[in-house]
Amino acid sequence: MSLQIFEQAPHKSLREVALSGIRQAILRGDLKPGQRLMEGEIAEQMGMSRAPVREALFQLETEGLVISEPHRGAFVAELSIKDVTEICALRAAVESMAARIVAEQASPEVLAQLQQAVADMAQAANAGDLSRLAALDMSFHEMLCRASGNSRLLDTWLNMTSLIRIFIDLTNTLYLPADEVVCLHTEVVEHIANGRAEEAGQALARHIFDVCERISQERESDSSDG
Amino acid sequence: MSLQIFEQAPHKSLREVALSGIRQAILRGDLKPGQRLMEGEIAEQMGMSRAPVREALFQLETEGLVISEPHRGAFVAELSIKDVTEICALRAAVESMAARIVAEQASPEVLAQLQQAVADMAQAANAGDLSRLAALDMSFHEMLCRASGNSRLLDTWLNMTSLIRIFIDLTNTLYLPADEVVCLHTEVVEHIANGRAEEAGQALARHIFDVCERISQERESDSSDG
DNA sequence: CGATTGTCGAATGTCGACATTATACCATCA
DNA sequence: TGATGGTATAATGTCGACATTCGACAATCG
Repeated sequence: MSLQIFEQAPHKSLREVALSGIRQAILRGDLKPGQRLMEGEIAEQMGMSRAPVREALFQLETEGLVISEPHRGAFVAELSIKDVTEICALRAAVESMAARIVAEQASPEVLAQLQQAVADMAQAANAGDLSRLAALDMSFHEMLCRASGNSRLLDTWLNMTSLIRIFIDLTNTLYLPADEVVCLHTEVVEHIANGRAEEAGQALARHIFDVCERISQERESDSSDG
Repeated sequence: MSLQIFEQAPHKSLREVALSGIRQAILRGDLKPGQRLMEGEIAEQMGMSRAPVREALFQLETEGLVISEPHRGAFVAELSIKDVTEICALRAAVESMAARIVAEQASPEVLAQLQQAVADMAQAANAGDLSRLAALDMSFHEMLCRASGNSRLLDTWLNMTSLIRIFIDLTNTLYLPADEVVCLHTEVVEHIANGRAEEAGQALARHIFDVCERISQERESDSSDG
């Protein structure tokens, strides 16, 4: 078995280029929810034909980032409060399962990683660096899903997260009671470390539903303002 | 508000035709795991050009039914035991959440539906009609996910289910202890009826993990035979 | 003046053709 | 004879063009 010596240039196909390009533009907020995505325009801006762009758009539609109507075109998905709530419920289900799995088969290295992540979060919370706290929070949850060893679970989580990432990035105020956030994660890690699978899953689910609640309230106050 | 008088012909696009056609062919077992899917061939058989077929194949790849390699083409996904286990864990997570939601907000109509479904299962079990029992089992779980009112949860469930439907359809022997299967579902419904959300979710998860175990064993004995 | 209808432009849906690349086969050579 | 390299073929990747359909605007009629 030979190690990979010469890293082969991936030679990304134009479809992949369009796919990641459009996806990043949506997640970065460069393309805003509800905005129309015209194949010809995107193709011209990316210096390619319409075919790869079409294929990428359909793939993004399956991922849920794009909504397309027949003969009308594609639009960046607009998530209603109901959508966010639904996705959060799914996220809670998936992450709870991840927590249960990790609690039942936690290796010392993984545990150390999780504890380190929480320690980093505490530091960011003390420093008042809310955007860093948000990033570390995301990283903690992703770490948990990755530690489950279930690659499909991780993929599902990543997909769902990208759907609501727009809201979370835009609402750093979600993390106002920073100490409380740290405390919740500490609790989850302790449950995992002690093999209390059920408690770990439930604590995590409560945390996610709490975040969901805040997002919903944020959205409602936004819509009443605008 | 006018009622719909002239039922509009849906005018399915060729991409949708190819999508559902290929998907059904895979689920029906007409296209077997590992089999190569050549765009030109499919396009010719369906009487269309390659473009809609390509778009459908990419969408099916996102759904997980198809694997495609660059410049090599598309193949019907081959699920390993690990894949089935991972998907079952996800299914358990999603259905547990559905059970919790339904237990917390169960309407009498939904409860009656679920109880009726279990009664039908008991009847099929007594009659020894295993394929009908399998179908009713699927229908029960889908009903539960639908009753959660979370459309994205339902979509996720349907997608994951289609991935492992091949195995379940081909292995009616999964339902050998028919009485036990009926008993498990009865237990779940009782938990839901009494608002015991946690217990309902856990019972359901145990059931799914049990089915997963049987599928894995079936697969292992198959591969050792072949 | 308002509503309906006809028309036009633009974007999507579909197609056939060309370019690129992987695979299988065959010729060549040690 | 076995390994190596080239070539042919067939599939995918990409493109430009045409067909179809939706939306907007203008013209017509009450």
